[in-house]
Amino acid sequence: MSAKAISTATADRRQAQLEALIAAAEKRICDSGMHSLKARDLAADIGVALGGLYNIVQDIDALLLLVSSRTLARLGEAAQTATAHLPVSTRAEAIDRLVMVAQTYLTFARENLPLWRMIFELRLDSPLPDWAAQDQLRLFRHIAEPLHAIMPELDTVALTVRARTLFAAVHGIISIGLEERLIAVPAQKLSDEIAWLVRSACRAHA
Amino acid sequence: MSAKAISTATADRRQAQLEALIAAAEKRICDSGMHSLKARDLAADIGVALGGLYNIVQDIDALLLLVSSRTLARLGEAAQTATAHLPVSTRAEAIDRLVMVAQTYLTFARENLPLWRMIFELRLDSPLPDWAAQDQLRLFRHIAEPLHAIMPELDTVALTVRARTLFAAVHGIISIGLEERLIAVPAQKLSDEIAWLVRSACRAHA
DNA sequence: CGTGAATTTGAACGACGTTCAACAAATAAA
DNA sequence: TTTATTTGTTGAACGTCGTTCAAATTCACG
Repeated sequence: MSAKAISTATADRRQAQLEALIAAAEKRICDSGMHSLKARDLAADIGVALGGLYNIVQDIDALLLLVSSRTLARLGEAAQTATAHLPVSTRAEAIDRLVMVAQTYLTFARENLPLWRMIFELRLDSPLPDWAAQDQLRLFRHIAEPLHAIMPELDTVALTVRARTLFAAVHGIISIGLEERLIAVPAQKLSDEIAWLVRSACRAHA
Repeated sequence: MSAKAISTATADRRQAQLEALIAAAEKRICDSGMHSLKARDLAADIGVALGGLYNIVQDIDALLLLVSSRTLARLGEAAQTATAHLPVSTRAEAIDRLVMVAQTYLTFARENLPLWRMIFELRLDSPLPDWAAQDQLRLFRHIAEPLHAIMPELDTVALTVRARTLFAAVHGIISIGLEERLIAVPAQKLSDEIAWLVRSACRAHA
């Protein structure tokens, strides 16, 4: 009754518009970075009047959040295909897998630099929606699982914290390593340093 | 000749205006974050017309860079007073000192959260001026010095890279730990995790 | 004082995200 | 088919922003 009935045809068109909008935003972000994304450009890209954007998304922040979410999903897939087949039965194997997860993260960041940066540069006025927070938390499994094999004495909460710590440490190395503000670190060096850190953290007991 | 002669009185007043401007910017950033800094507010704060700001600084980015630089200087002082008196003669002492540097960094970030964030959120159109890059590189000594005692087999360049890695790892943990986007990590837990990581990295040989 | 240079002013500009009254298209009713 | 109603789209207009610059003001000095 009070809820407006929407024809499926309309809903489908809206979905198509939304996907075109996300695609246009991703393209523009890849080309010139998140900060030069303009509402007027996007409207032109998808052939809609300026005001029409706000029939598709609530505002530009909501669009950026969708792009972020999509990037996180792709990152998750990359981690999955790169490491899911690796064994974790022995401690050494688990460590190798963790190193692989980190390397995959580095590669992904390198190959999707502007989109990857966006995830962390995004500053929302309103708090993260639950579905977006879940998107992020799901990814930690790729770390927590091997880590459990490496540090079996940690309880669930300590393991979660430790997984976050390890992720954050690797993320920091990559984040600062890929900035061009100071001297650029050679690709191989960066990869080596990440492997060193992960192995150090794992070797040095819990 | 071509250089315009500036009376010392004028130069002094300019300097005073600049310091007032930086102070006003710092206050506003502390209160409401870097992104809500407005030229009109700052002009009002220091009792100058809107256009007058551009007699004091080139543009808002230049002001933010000055604030950043000042924050880095305060961070350097904090590291200095917290760790300079600590011994580094034995390996264990050097490690303790490195842990203390990291804890100092955490404390500083906590107590200066908006200013500290600014340093890394700042995205300049033009490349970093040399003096600003030097500001940052100077701080790495606080890490490289103890690290040299811990990993004496590393040559100068490897030591520089390793110091960067260690800084970036700790920075990542703090950066993500202090974000409120996901669940906030308790203060003590964060401190413990940082100490764990630094000790792990140091213990696990070079 | 008077006069030329240095300094400050604030209205104006262009770009931005967002809104909303007017318009058009689609659908339902007659 | 014609008319009425609901639904979807439009783009001019608004408020805010950083920045500019011609004009007004203040200052230095004979």
